[in-house]
Amino acid sequence: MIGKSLLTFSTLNEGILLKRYKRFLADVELDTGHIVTAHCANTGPMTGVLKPGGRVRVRYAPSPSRKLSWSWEQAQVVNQAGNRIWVGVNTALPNKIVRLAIEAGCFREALGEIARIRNEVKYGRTGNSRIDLLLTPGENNCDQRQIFLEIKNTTWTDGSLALFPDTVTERGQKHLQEMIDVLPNARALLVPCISRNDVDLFAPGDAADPIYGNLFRQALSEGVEVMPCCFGFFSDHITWEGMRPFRETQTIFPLP
DNA sequence: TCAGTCGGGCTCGAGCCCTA
DNA sequence: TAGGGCTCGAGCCCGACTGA
Repeated sequence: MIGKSLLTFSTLNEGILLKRYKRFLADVELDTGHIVTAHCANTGPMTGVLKPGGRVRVRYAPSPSRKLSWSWEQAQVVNQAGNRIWVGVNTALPNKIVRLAIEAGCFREALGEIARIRNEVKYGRTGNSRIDLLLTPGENNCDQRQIFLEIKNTTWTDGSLALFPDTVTERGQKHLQEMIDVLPNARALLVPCISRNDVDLFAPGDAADPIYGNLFRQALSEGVEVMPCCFGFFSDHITWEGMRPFRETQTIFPLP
């Protein structure tokens, strides 16, 4: 199963990132010499990934409904081991590839048989939040509770340790609280989608958002399950690289 | 000067409306 | 009643702008 291709697409175009601005826009000089403006779906700080002068991959997808014909999909980084690897930066992809991984059976051992998967189902105290995936167990699944699955795109690393979040995220805090709220009538599953294949471990990004870190540990103690999963990014496909263990804090020392 | 507010581009599922 | 088309809204959060 490791290395299985989950999603294939037309080969992406490569180039050099010139600058990112207005949060959603990035200027890229393609290898052909043309300079294009690409949409950047990732509105976060993209810590460790956003490097002008670095190599990036963009997708050409012209459409009457789009203002920009190009989308920024991947960025190349040099990790602490000195290896060049590609990182997925499109925040719209994790939901799609995690769903594909479930459908491909990558979560069967952890979740059992799944009969139905629904995207973006409203839930929460106000009914205004949406869970990324709502899973309905199959008839043969020994746990018949529905599974509320929240996906978090993770690109920030410290060595071989993947971290989320990389900035203060009130939405992320709210999501954790709402996942706690669905317990114990349903299962709550947090899936950090690690969009690079060079990490061994996941931890909450206490340095970036200590409140999130504390909520993460509270969620664990309340029964929220965490299953970090790792994906490999290539110029024309994305692969399943397996699940990763996690630890409860970013540092190995107790936080103040 | 600081704190608070809101706009910005794009995607995609839900829900509504219309037509056959 | 079913299916297709359309609209709406959440999500992502930084940075410019506004008001105190």
